[in-house]
Amino acid sequence: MAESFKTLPGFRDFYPEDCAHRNYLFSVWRRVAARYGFKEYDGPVLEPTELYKKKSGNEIVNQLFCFDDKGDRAVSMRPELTPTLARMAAARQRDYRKPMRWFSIGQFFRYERHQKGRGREFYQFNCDTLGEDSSQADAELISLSIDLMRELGFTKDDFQIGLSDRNAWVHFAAESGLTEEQTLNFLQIIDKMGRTPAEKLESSLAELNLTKDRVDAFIAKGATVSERIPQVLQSLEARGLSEFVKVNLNIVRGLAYYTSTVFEIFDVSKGMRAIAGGGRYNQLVKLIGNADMPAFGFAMGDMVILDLIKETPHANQKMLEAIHDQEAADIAFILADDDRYDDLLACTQEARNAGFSCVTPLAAQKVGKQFQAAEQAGTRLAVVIGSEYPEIQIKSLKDRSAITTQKESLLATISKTLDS
RNA sequence: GUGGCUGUAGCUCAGGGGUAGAGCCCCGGUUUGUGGUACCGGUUGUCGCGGGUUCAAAUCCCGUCAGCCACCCCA
Repeated sequence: MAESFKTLPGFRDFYPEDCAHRNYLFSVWRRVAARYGFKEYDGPVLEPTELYKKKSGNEIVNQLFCFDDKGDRAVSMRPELTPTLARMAAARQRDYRKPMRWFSIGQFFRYERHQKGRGREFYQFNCDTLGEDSSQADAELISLSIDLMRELGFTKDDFQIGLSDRNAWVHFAAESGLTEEQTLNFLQIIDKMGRTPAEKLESSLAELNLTKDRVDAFIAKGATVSERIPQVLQSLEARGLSEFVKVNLNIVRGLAYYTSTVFEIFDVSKGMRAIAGGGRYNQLVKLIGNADMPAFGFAMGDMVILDLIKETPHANQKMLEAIHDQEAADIAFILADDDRYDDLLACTQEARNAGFSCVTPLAAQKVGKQFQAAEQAGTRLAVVIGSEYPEIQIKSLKDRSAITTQKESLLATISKTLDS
C-alpha cells in the first residue's frame, strides 16, 4: 500500500478557500498600513541562530527550527522579525529619514506544540516606527492596530486594547529593593496574575518580600503610575479612539526588551489568546546593530485573528463578501454548439485582452452544467456562443435577464451590462 | 516535557460482540441549447496500527501511534 503523506505537525496546507482567507487578511493589513504611510519591507527567512540568542538568551534555542547548514553555520528559521528589523534599520540608518514607518508580512517558524491559535508555522504582520521616541509614536501604532480591527469588521464590543507601562513595574520593583533577576521573575508573576490561584500568587510574591495587597494597591492607581500612559491615552482620546483602550497594568509582555509602553489586543467574549501585542523597545537596535534608535512596534499573527473572524458572524460575513467580490469572474463563456469552440476562444481572448476575467469550458459539457458551474462560482455574466453565431446571447446570472448582440459589439455590450 | 479527550467514507459523525452505515461534498442522469430547488443513480473504508480474549471483535482488554484541547512557554 502506498504510504500516505501528511503535513508535518503544526504545518498547514492552504487550499483555495484557506488561501482566500489568508489573502483577505493580508490585503487588510496592507491597506491599513498604507493608510498610515507605512512602507513594506522584508528580510531573510533563515538567519544565524546567534541573532536570536543575542536578543532572547540561550533558552530560546528550544523553540527554534534550527540546524547546521552545509557550511557548518548554525542557522534558524526566523521565529520573529524584530531582530532582523533591528539589524536592517541599524545597517542603513543614515539612508532613511526618521521616523521610519515600516511594516512587513511574512512567514515565521517556532518549534513548539501545535494547539488552537498556535502552530509551528504562521504568518505575522509586523509594524514598527523607528527613530522616534515620542508618545505620539506609541499612540499612532496603537491607533493603527485599532483600525486594523475595525477594517476587519470588529467593533468595540468584540475587542479591546490593554495598555500598560513596563517601566512602571520596573520602578516599583526597584523601590521594593528587587535585584535585576528578581525583577524579571516579578514581571512574569504580574503577567500571570489573572491565571494564578490566589495562594500560589501570595507565596511567590512572598519570596520577593512582596504582598498581593501592595501589588493590588499599585494596580489600583492605574494610569497615574506611569508618565507615558496618560500621554498615550490623550493622543488616542484626541483621535476619538479612547473607547477601545483600557489601562491594564497586568500586561507586561514576555521577554525583557520592552522599555516602557506595552499593549495587547484581546477579544472580549471568546477568551482566545492575545490577538496582537507590542510596545516600545528603545535599546534593541543598539543591542543588535549598535545604532541608537528608539523604536515602537507590534505584531499580529494570522491564526488567532482568523479564528476570531470565523467565530464572529459580522466579521466573517465581511470577509466572505470581500473574497467573493475579489474572486468571482466577470464572465462565463458558455459553449452551446461544439462546432463553435474556436469562435468561443476568440471571443474569450478578446474579452481577456480588454481586462475582463473569464472562464471557459475546457471540455464538452451540457449547457445546463455550464450554467450551474457559473452560478456556483458567482460569475456575473454568461455569454452563450452557439449555432446562431455571430449572434451572441448575454445573460445576467443574477436576474436572469438576457439580451442578444453581434460579435462586433460584444465588448461594448459586456461593458455596458457589467456597469449597470 | 505533563495531563484530559478523540481516532469508522474526502468531510461531519452514528453504530458498543453476529453481512460496514447516514448526511454533506464530488461525479453522472431526469429525452442530448439555458442556472440556485427536487428526484434517481454512482465512486471512495484493512473501522488509526499491533497484540490478546472469543466460534465470531469496528465493538471487550492491553500496548502503541496520531490528532485535538489544556498546562509549560509565548519573541
